[in-house]
Amino acid sequence: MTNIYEIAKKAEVSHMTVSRVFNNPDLVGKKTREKIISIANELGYRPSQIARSMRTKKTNYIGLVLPDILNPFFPEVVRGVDDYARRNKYNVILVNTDNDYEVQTSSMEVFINRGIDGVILGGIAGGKKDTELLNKMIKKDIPVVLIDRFIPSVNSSYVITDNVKAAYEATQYLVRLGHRKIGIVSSPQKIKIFHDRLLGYKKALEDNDIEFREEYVCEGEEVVESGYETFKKLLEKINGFTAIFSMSDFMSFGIYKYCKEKTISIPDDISIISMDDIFTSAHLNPPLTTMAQQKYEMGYNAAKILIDSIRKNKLPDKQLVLEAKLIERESCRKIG
Amino acid sequence: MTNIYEIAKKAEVSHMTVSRVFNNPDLVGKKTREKIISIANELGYRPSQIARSMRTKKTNYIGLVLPDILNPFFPEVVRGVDDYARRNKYNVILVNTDNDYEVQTSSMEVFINRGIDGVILGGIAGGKKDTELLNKMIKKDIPVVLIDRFIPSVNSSYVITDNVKAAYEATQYLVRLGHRKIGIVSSPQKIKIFHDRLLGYKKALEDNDIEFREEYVCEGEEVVESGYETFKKLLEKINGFTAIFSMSDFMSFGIYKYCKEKTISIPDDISIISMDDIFTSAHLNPPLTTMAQQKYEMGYNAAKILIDSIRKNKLPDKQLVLEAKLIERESCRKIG
DNA sequence: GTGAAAGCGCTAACAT
DNA sequence: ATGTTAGCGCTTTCAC
Repeated sequence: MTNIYEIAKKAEVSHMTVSRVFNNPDLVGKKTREKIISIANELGYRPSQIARSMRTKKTNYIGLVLPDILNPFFPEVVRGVDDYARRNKYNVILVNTDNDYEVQTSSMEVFINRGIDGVILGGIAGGKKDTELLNKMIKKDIPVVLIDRFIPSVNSSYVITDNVKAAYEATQYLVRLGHRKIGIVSSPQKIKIFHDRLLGYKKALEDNDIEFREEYVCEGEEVVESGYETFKKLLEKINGFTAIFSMSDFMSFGIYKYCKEKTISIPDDISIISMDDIFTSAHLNPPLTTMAQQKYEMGYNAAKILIDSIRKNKLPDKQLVLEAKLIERESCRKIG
Repeated sequence: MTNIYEIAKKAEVSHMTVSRVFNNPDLVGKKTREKIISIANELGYRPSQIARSMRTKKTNYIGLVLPDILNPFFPEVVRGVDDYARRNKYNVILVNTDNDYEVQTSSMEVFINRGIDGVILGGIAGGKKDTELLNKMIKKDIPVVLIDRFIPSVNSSYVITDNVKAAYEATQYLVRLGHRKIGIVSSPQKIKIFHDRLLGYKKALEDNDIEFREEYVCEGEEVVESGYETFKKLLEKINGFTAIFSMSDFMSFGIYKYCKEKTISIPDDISIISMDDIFTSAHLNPPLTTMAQQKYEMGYNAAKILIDSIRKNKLPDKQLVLEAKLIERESCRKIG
């Protein structure tokens, strides 16, 4: 590997002049500069980012920790993060935790050892350990931006969707279509954003003088199989729902599966609305009506906030709330 | 940031003894070792991976370059790569090229500057520029393992599916169901693996004494919209296909969309088989019959081959061919 | 506009 | 079992 000394020798200047050509070209005379550039090209010189990091304490790496890359929600987020990062000369270190808390924690350790400049953290659940981890990162002055989820008790930066509003609008939509008996296939309520979705649902019922009933809510995990099971349980408990608000498209896939098995027709027998608008929701039969989250923007803006804060050398504090948008397809029908 | 000198001072040993504790603990006396570890913990010491890389010329980073992270084929690959890498103390730098050749090339430059240990490269198309890029990497002694696709003229390491065989089996399956007029919705034939799929199809026809007809093949890009368009073109050209072999599930989604619009019933009017078995193919209506590729294994093994070769300090040369497996669902029916 | 010296934190190589 | 020396390739600082 050729280095600045080798070039310096050939160009008969000091290595510092070579260094300047690549960092502050204006400080070097035109002639010298051109000579050095020409020699550098000739020798195929490439500055060592490692040596640079060693001195500057900046690596131009950011970490991206995701709970489940198989959920089509996240690839779009990845795309947004990667696009912004690459255009700004940062690279993304991806870690998929598969919802394993151990992996999440140890990744942070690794990131610190690697001198990473900042972290985008998705899928934080909000338990005691999560809170501790987040506080620890803040205390160590490592910039963290949360995406998709956040922890109310920790004053961190995040990019999320307005979940209360999205759930409110989804429920309003169903009510407008004449539905009053609306079941909920819920993701874990201990996670704040899913709790917010329940809040939005409740508020919509209230505004329409419909009584909220605890037994209309059934809770599961945010995976396809659990959508199936949770929906099944809900139907076994209560009869005669005309509509369901599912908290994520991923779970709705399970609902569709169950309906197919039991020849329950969507939307003739039951209307379904959910949230996310992940890829292929449009390709279900019938195409799924859902509150689309701005996934690409979520990733893109998280990267922007993070990198801006790194450049300013201070912890990020921006909290961005994106709007969800109703995508009306064919899984809901008017009744009554 | 505390370093080995600080610890050495406190422990009244040389910095080398501290270094040894973290690299060759056996070479250090038990008592000294324990003392050093205790002080290190107390001070919250973490070895700087950057300084380490500076000396050893190893970063423990591998690059993963993918053409389209939105295609659900790739998240599974990512998961495989990430799992193997993490367990072996490597981290993955992800780049999504969106099929932009410029991004692919410049990523390699960045990787080289960053002193990355090796690269897993997906979605290489096989054109002149791709060939040059690959040869350049090999010449620079940077280990590269290709996944999903390969270039026959370059003697590189890769992990792919046996595409000839998979297409052969898919076609055989259709023939066994009584189909003889089988159309092809093809991905770009200039890419070797898709050409191989055509070869498999042809071979199956030949073995069953069915004449191959050029006009039964229609070519598009590997995205949903193109699946729609290509299928449409194919039907406009030729009438009366009883079955279609689609070269990827992604394109099949487009076929389903077209069929829905034109109320063509799958499998009553036409049978569809394809390749990949991406997530949600099982959730289409009817569930898609397809040749499942071993996506996780592809990623996992590519990472294994790459990291093995890095550790042995030689370029990877292993070429692994995985089998596809028929997943019989409901998009094909028996006729005649 | 250019250069000399020092040092980032670590490990390889060679001592003892 | 432990220590000494040198140096990885770069940038910061200060000097001219």
